[in-house]
Amino acid sequence: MRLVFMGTPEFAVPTLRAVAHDGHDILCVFTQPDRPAGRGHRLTPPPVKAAALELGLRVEQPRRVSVPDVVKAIREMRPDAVVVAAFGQKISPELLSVPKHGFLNVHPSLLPRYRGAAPVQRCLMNGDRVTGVTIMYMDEGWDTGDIGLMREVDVPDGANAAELDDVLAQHGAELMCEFLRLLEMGKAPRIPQDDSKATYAPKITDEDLVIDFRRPAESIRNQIRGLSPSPGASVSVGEIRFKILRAEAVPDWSPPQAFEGEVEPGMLWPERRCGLVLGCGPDGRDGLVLLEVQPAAGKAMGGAEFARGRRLLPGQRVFS
RNA sequence: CGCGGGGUGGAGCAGUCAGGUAGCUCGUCGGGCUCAUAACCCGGAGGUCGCAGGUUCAAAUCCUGCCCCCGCAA
Repeated sequence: MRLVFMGTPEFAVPTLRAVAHDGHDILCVFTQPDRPAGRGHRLTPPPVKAAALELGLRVEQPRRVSVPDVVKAIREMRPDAVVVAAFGQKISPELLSVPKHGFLNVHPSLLPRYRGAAPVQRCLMNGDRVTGVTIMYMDEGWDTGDIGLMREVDVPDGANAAELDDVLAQHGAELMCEFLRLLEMGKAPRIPQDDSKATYAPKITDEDLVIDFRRPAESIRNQIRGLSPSPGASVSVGEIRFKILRAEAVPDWSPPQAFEGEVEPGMLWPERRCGLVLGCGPDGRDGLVLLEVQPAAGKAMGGAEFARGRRLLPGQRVFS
């Protein structure tokens, strides 16, 4: 098929590669402009641009695709469909009507659940065991279009947001290719979403990064892995701020009996056996072992190493 | 020229301001204790202090230049 591709981050790359590999004619790849990013604010191209250039495809980076000039240009390409994966721009109704088969979007959730910007993170933060990817006919709403294909995916045990994003990107790529084949055969399904079952996954804000140590360890663990590795939930102990990258609840944990003083939520306990435990729950006696942390100035390391080097005392308070 | 932190035995850190003996927790190796141990006791090995210059009687420490790593922000 004659296709136009739109996408920006890492999540979109597998779909671009898969569609190209399937022999479709990719007329042009649209992606966000290079932006100042990273340390030193150097101009950085989005991942999709790098992949597209590697595939020898034409790349365009307009600030907005819905302006008349760009719409006209796309119309003249006469695409059968536009494949969209995490593009990050709104598509005007006029542009949506250009391709015969419309705009086809890969969304990393089982729609109508988790419409919005951060479905992968939210699903992990909520502790879901099953998620998936959806191929959707885009309309003017936010992830509200008719569903083409959907695939359930088990959430890998212990996966963080980046890892799950990766897994879903692969499934999304396969599903998009499958859908394009169905489309060519005229057998593509199209089912409206049940809006009454819709849930939303708003983008992550600073408030989402605050850990309430009074919550159960399992719930905090889900929060941490949904936010890991980026932006990451950080806490401070003394002058030191560090991210918690990976943690697991330890059901049979209790604070050392030798400790004199009141046990509260948010206390850190260096443990010989498992490294470093954060006391959570209403009484601070629910154990969350910090498997991997990263101090603000350093590399990621085990909780035990951190505790060793920083000379943590049993029962030291941390703050979110 | 966005803001900031850091590079010290295998790991994580202290020491740098006020230059003068290479320190701590852990690991590792050997020995001991023990029914036993990831516990405890004793002993050992292991470091050009990121690199290159400079100042000095003397530099991990002060000065200059360079390399590498990371957090924020975007």
